[in-house]
Amino acid sequence: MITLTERQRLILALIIHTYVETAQPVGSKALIERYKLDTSSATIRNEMVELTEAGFLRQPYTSAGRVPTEEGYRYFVRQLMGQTELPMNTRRTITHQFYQAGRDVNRWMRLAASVLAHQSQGASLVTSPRPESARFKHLSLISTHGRQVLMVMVWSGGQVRQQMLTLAEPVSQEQLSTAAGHINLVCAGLDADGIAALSTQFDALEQDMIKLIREELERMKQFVSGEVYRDGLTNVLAEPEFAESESARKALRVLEERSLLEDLLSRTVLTSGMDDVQVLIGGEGTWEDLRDCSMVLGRYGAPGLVTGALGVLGPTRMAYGRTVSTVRFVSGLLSDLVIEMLAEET
Amino acid sequence: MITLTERQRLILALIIHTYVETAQPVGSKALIERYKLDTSSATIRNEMVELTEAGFLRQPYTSAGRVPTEEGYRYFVRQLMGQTELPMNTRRTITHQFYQAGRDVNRWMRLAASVLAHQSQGASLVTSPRPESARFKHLSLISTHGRQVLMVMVWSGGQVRQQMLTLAEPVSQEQLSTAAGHINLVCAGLDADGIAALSTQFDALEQDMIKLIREELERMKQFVSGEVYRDGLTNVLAEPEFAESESARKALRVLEERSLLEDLLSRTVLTSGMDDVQVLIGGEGTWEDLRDCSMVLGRYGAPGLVTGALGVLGPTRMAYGRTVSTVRFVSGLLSDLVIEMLAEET
DNA sequence: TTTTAGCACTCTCATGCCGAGAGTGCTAAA
DNA sequence: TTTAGCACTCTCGGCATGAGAGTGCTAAAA
Repeated sequence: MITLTERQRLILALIIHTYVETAQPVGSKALIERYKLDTSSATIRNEMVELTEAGFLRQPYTSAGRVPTEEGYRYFVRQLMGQTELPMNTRRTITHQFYQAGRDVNRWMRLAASVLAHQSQGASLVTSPRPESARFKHLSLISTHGRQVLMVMVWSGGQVRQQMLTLAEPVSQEQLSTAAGHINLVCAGLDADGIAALSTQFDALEQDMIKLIREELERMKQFVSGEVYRDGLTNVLAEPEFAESESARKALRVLEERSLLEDLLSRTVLTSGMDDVQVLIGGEGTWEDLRDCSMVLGRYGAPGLVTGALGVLGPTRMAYGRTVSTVRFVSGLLSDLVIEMLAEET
Repeated sequence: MITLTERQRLILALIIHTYVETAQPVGSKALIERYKLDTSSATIRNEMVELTEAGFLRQPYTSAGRVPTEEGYRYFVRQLMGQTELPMNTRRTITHQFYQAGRDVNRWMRLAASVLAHQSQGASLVTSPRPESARFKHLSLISTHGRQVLMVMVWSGGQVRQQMLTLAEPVSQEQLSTAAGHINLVCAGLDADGIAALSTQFDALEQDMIKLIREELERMKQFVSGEVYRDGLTNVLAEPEFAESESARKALRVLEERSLLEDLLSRTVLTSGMDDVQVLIGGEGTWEDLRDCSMVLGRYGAPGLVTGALGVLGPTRMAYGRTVSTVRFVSGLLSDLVIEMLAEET
């Protein structure tokens, strides 16, 4: 790792700051004028040469201004950016909105996506909380018509899943309620293995339910099980680097196509801790479609119980400080809400 | 209304057909070559002049080929297009997919959005079915912790809504079940007014529930109450007319922003019958942001019970025949599914 | 040794010009 | 009514040109 002088670090930071705002290559003269530096442009130029040799800057063409490279952004994010926080009143407003949404997980997700998109001026995504070790909580069986039964399952993470099923023969609501009561009594708080261990205790009717419950459990184990909430997709179209839609299209497709998204999230977010926010710059050599994009990804939830992922997609030329602090703040907030909800339900 | 000769109608149709494929202004010579017409280019030119005067064609600039105007597309859609159907095997494949999705309304919506986007190569949207006259069906009350209660409501359209509430004082699961049982007995099959008329029959605890049930009813009355499912947003970015992202951005924002969408749907879809598909060309003078776009909108569901809307957004230069038949087919399919589901539940 | 002033050089971008090509409208003949 | 012929118009790509911004280098100053 090349070590930079203090002044070089400052210049790199200023160039990135300027470039993020203007989207134009930054020249030496423009830089001293903009920040009232008391060195000459020639000095800046000399430093720029070194930063270019170090791989942090590049020139779009000979004798144009400098543009940060991906490596430059990485250095910035790791070493220069520092920890910022959203302004107090912004934080308060957001928090307020969440608490006003009540206990509607659905609405939390939408709100989170909206806040992320709005604050970061990028495209956002939020996955609904997924139980890491789903435990069964409650079952309701509602007879609808003849052999049709509506099954409503409640899981420890607060998820409610419903399913229709057709029984072999008609069963009264009475019988259904008894069966549900029995299952609730025996299975409450158990996970997949626990339920499997008990399978002998049930009669034929109940076995049907148990089978469905276990199927549902399987389904919830997959990563992007629930919905993926998105917002602000059109924000990235506003960025000048996406003016010719081809690269924008590639990037947005990643968010749109489930399989791509799943790959992305499972390879990055899942391997990280709860409190650190990951910054993927320019696809990190792995995702060709994200060449001109960066993503800021985070995780939220209660570790070991329920977790979800959230993140922002924007151009490489992104206000990383603001975006990282937004993602961190929202993920913290969602974690608090989810944990609070879990605590109430224990 | 100007009446066109048969040959003029043919030429208009061919020009539209060609332009939809190539996205290039269509010249007289190119036209006879492409379709092996046995008239000379001069004749075609004469007809083109008339079509231009009638307002159905225009020239991007003097002595370029012709391009259909919005009026031209409208004439085409109304008078020339005719009714086409999707090929049999496509229909079968789609139907099969839907029936394989079981009774999961959520999955239907996602699938519908995906099919629409894929078949029409445009951006699609589908709103979940909304009860036109919501009738209460079933209530489950599940005690979670102390005064926290999870309320699960089932409505006549098959919608399941859950909500957390905090009671003034702790209540046992026993009591909750009794209350739910009572409410279920009395309110089953009633709509908002019916429930309101009964309000004296309930005790204090039950009153709380009733209040929430009625609030939920209110919420469901709003148009886009549930989720809006989208797909294929990146498809429209692939069209050449949206190469410079500004107009694409405007168009996609309409789909992204709830309020705009709501306006659009309530002004058009709601006023139409169940089986006809509406075609909005170039914003119809009302939606400035949709200047270069067309939308094909439809409605599905059981009239008077539950209905939803669905549609496709694409460039004005869109394959209307294919898109209209896709929208019509999917809306019919969803209607069948929804009606089937309702029948089972009666 | 570091910084700065000066200067020649390079490259983009906007502009204007030019010719090829596609397509038209018009006229007169079939 | 249709068609052949022809002059005309307009776009588009290529090319040259000049202004402007910014660089790298060198030599002097601090």
